[in-house]
Amino acid sequence: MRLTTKGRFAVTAMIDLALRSHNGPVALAAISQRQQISLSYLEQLFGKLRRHELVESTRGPGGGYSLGRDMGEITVADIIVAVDEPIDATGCGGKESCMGEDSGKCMTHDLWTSLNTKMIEFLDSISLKKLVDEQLAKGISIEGTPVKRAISSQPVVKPIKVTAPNSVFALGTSLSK
Amino acid sequence: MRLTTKGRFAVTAMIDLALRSHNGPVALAAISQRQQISLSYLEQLFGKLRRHELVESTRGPGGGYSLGRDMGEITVADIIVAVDEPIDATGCGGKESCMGEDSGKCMTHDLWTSLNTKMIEFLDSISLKKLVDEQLAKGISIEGTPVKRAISSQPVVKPIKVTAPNSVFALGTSLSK
DNA sequence: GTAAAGTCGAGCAATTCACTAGGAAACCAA
DNA sequence: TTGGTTTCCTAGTGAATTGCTCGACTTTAC
Repeated sequence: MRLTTKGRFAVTAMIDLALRSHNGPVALAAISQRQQISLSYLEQLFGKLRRHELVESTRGPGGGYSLGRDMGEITVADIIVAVDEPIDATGCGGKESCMGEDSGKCMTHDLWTSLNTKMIEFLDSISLKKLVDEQLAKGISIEGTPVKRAISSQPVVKPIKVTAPNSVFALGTSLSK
Repeated sequence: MRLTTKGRFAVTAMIDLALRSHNGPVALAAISQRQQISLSYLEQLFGKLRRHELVESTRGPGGGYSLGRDMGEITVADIIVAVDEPIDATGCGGKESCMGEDSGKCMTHDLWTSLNTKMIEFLDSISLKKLVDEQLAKGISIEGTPVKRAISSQPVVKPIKVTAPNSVFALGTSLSK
């Protein structure tokens, strides 16, 4: 369980998706514009989210992504685990080089699995619905039907390029204490 | 607030330090051997820990590091924040490009500061003493006075080189779910 | 057919990770 | 004084990760 900007981007995008998934799929290009995340990066993240069945895709015009299940059933832990690709749960895997030495034992093994478990339990206790409700409570109005049936003559505003190293958000360097 | 292997190494080392800080400073070389973390890397981490006043250093023979304050007053959050160097708490800093646009507002700002706060509150609720007590409860015996007055004829066992990419611990790829 | 969307893969600059290397500086003991 | 032990500091390195660009492809609505 790592906690990096990657997971935060994913959670951010999922909230954006959940906020406007009430009528039809949401295109990544729209999320890209609103959240200032590059389209291709979103594609990669949503590829993983889709393979973990957190979202479903609809191709073709008017398509996009919709939630794979009820937003109350999707947790922050689900999203972070999905994009972080733990690759393999082994690591020290209970044997060799862990608890290999006599008296020392693998102190950190137990320690981190327990702390890890606590972290996951915590993030697993926060559902997407909870986060969305928080946003709505803060007065974020999703002005009128966002996905219009007619994809009218919007001039396709290109995502604003940001020169800052880490996107516009306080991710990666967020909150000192 | 990031959560990577770096912070885990630091917490691991701090626990090791706390476990044997009852009589005199603990040398990094000893921690390096016990926890299989490279000495120079430990030096860098403890440089940051010292600058954050979580540890105090004693130079010269018989020297080493000791806790900067009572282990009940040091939390996991303290340690992780110390080594992760948030550089600057600004980020989107409340202005420009955040909540710059009209209706959109910086959704993620509020979101991540609140989730961040929760994370920190959680990690701040776990003291070093708590982790140490957990280890002691698990029957880890710190066999006899580790820092002998006479630095006798111990053959200076070099830290075992590990070929695995990420040290022996399940860090970085730990626990899938 | 055309255009809107997702899908896939290669690649790339920048950063971070964990570490190596080499030296200072402080401190203690002989 | 002369070492030896330790912390301190800087620089660099290979590997991985981040966040992104670009290009080609498939699916689907109109």
